[in-house]
Amino acid sequence: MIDLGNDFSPINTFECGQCFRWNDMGDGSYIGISCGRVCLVRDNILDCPSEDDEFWKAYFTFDVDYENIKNLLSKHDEKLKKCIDYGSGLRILKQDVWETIVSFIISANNNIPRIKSIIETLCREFGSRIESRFGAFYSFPSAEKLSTLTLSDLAVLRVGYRDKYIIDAAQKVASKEVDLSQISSLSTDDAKAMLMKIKGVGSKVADCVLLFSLSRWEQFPKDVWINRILNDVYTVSGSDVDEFIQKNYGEYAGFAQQYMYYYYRDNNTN
DNA sequence: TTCCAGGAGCATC
DNA sequence: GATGCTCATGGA
Repeated sequence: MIDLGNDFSPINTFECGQCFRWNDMGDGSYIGISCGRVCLVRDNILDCPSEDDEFWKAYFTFDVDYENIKNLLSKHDEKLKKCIDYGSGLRILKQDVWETIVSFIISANNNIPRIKSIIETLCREFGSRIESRFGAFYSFPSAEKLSTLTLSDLAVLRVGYRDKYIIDAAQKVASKEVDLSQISSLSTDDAKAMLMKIKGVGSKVADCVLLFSLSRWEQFPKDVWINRILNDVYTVSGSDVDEFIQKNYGEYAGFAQQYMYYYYRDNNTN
């Protein structure tokens, strides 16, 4: 059992589009799985086997001073303050790198319900069965496992043209051409370049991996929503965008991005 | 039927 | 480096 504290919101954390394997049990509590570990989050209490305490504390980024970040970001930006108030209690998770790579390859030109559905099928078909006191679940399949599969094996996922990207990612990670055991020690630029050696990983997907699994908080993934927000709400576009982000949000741009994305996805940009 | 979804690869300039 | 086209799938 872990107390996640007052500045934590399960719905804002799990429904903001950064993760795909947390499911609402119907009463606002969530069950999730990561790295073969299952836990239940009800209100601010995380229920897990005691030996997993340290794992989940790292996963939920307990060491981050959210109050400070929220104050810094909202100080000079009233529009962003509104987003931060709406998404208060949102935490940017530190997820498994491999799982995040594959999840965001699948996310390309796709919608969140279908992304979740495809990932669940991927785990059920190719992951390992895990028995927990909350029931049976399936782990996310390893790169080694997926590297042995063919395109026809993946047909069951109905993942479309992204099937070949999943295979490419699995083969490059399993062969250590993309060495995930080293990636956290690389500079952000070098890590991004390594991730983009994988087919299906472009700039946006790489930024998501850097932000959601490697705690590179200056990253600001730009998807169709964010581009729309920057254009409609902040009237910046094209080559001005990167300078705007760096100047206004700096080392915490990723948090600003998440608060914006979450708010305007739920409330239109008007 | 057409449009859209947390984009990326590729050709072309 | 920018631009335009195409890529599976399924829900609205």
